Amino acid sequence: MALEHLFQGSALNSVDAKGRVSVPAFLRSVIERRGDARMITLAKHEAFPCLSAYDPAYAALKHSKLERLLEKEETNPDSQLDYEQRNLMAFAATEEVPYDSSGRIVLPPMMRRKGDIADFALFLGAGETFQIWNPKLLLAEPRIPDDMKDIARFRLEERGLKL
Amino acid sequence: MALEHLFQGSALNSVDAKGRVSVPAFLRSVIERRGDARMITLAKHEAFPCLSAYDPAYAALKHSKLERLLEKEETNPDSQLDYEQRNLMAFAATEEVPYDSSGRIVLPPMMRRKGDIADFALFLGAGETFQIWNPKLLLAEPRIPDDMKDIARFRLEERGLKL
DNA sequence: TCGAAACCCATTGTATCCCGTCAGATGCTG
DNA sequence: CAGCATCTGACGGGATACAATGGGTTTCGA
Repeated sequence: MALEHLFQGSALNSVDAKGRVSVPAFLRSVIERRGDARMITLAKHEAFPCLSAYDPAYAALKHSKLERLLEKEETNPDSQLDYEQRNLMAFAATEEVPYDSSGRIVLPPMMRRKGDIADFALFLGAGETFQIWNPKLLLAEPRIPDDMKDIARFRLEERGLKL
Repeated sequence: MALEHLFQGSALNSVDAKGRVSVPAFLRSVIERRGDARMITLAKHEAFPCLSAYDPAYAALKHSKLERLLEKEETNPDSQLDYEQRNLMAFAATEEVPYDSSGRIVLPPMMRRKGDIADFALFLGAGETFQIWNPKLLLAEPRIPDDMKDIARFRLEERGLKL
């Protein structure tokens, strides 16, 4: 099973005083092609100091994967605990936010903290999902390839920042 | 079989002197999308020291799951007893409470005791169901992932508690 | 008649909606 | 090809609705 439309591209948008950010139009168009909910689920990325974001269609896919995993190993008592933990992380540790007619979400304070997002948010398409970074953290992250950092630097210069 | 709308997100609400708690609006909206009853069923969680909560639609689903489990293992003599026990736990050991127009339930004293809920209730979305915790117990629970505890701590700080 | 529980109302802070502005891109026209 | 009009995306600010919570009052059963 795979999703037909994939997230790609990058953009740097500002976070205003109310914590609002415009989700780039090219990402929104993917969400709306996958389903018709104007919703985004936010979670802390598992590996990087950023946020992972996806649409309801991908969330449902992820959930059904978890369910099937459980049914397969139902007899194992350890797997029951494992399931409970994954389930909590997948649902309690995520937040679903709608975006308005102008395409903006408000970053929930908890997510803003988890992703360490300050006054600029760097959006990066990542196929099935996309990521939201504090650009400074991306530039400081050793596991991110230089080519990727160049893109971030370009987006910053475009805005007249960090020359 | 799966439910379309899933519970997700987290919130910390206060329990007042009368034992009333507001069920977070984002959880209520899921309940009301699944069916139109403004009701919540409460039960002791099977694995954790907290309460498990769900809507009437899920209760029906759970019942049919039990039925199917019984049919599958009908030949096993122990399974009949097993079924009776599970069935009792699923129905006798639960309480159904309505929430009022402002979205509040009164925690039944027995459930309040079972879940050890004091003056704050931490709501955690868990997909098909959600959980209600005494935040202190969650922080003390070794089987809960640290990332989850961070969220609990954030919710507490948000309220100016436990710094 | 008393106590508890359901119901009703009132307050506060916050988040949601709606408006207007501004800039870049596109495209049409002379 | 220059100049102008239009459109869409990003952003700021203010008005409004609603969620969360406290307190009071009526109702009903014990």
